[in-house]
Amino acid sequence: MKESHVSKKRLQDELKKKRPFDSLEQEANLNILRTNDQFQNRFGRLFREFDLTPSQYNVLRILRGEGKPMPCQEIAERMIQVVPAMTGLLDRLEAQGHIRRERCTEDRRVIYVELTETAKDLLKRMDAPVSELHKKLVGHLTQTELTQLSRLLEKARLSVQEKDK
Amino acid sequence: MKESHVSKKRLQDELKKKRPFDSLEQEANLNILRTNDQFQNRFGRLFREFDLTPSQYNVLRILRGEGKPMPCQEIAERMIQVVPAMTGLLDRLEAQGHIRRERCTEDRRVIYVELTETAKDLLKRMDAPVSELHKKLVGHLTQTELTQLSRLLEKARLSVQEKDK
DNA sequence: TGTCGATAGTTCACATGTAGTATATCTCCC
DNA sequence: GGGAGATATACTACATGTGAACTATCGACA
Repeated sequence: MKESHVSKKRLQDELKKKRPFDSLEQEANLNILRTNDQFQNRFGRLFREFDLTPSQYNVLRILRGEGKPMPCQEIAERMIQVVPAMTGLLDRLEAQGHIRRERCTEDRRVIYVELTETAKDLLKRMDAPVSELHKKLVGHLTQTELTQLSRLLEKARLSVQEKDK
Repeated sequence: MKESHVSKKRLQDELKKKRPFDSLEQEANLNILRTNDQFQNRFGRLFREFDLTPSQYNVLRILRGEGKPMPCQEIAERMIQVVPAMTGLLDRLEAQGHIRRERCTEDRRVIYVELTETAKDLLKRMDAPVSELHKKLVGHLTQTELTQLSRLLEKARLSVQEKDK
């Protein structure tokens, strides 16, 4: 980007409203946090209309993406979350009839989780509203900006890549 | 299950995984979510070393930034969170001796929250490690990239700006 | 002055995320 | 084949978010 000092100026103007940040790094991190909070807030409300929590939707979405039964651990890894939390989460999804659990025959420690037809239908009904909300939240950014944003976030995540989870 | 259909679907999903998802908008949103999850995970561990949860640290940080007592509601607003959650949060901070609550004399509905000296000392001790982690997480991005990232996230948040909270 | 709507906090019920620990199984090595 | 350590889940305790409903107080208006 050639006009780096231009955006820097605009940035400082915005910052004046409160106290300046300690560093650009802190500012970026807080921006990520705040943006995420606001966006997840919105998605949470949408999911609730379908009687799902954000985590529950996330599990169903992952299972559909995989297209076949998955062990708990693998789901937990994709959610960047601790395994113990999966138990209660899956308990409720099972009680709601959205998933089935089946113990693996080769390795009896493993339990496979599978989507039910009910869940697939529900996901299909949610696709349009979810996609709409995605566009509503960041649709005012240009294609170039969206690509830049994703690229910057991907680069940011490199710092935690080879660490222990 | 019809194996041929299933594997074809999986293939398409795998292709999508490496490239844009359903849309650039969705990709950007998921990048925000994933980056935030990983980063907050790290900060959470750091805070825990000082016997604070992320939310607790956030409250203390906001109070220090303001520099004077604040009503619960205002703290909650800055945290983009629902007021009811503040009660228990403040209860624990008070029990730990980090804050004091005082009822406002003019408007007896309002309760002001104030930092104790203990909390100020704690925050001071945490400043260096926190700043270090900020740099560790996004320090590999250039100054220009950090500025770009913040600017893009600020622009992204415009979509929820004039909405109801 | 007295009631009504608005506002600040609280309380409650429930789902979640985290750490720590327990249990069942598997794998490997003797 | 039997036991040690590794692995996959489950269970428990606690802090947190969320919505709904409640209490105390304030402000305005009849």
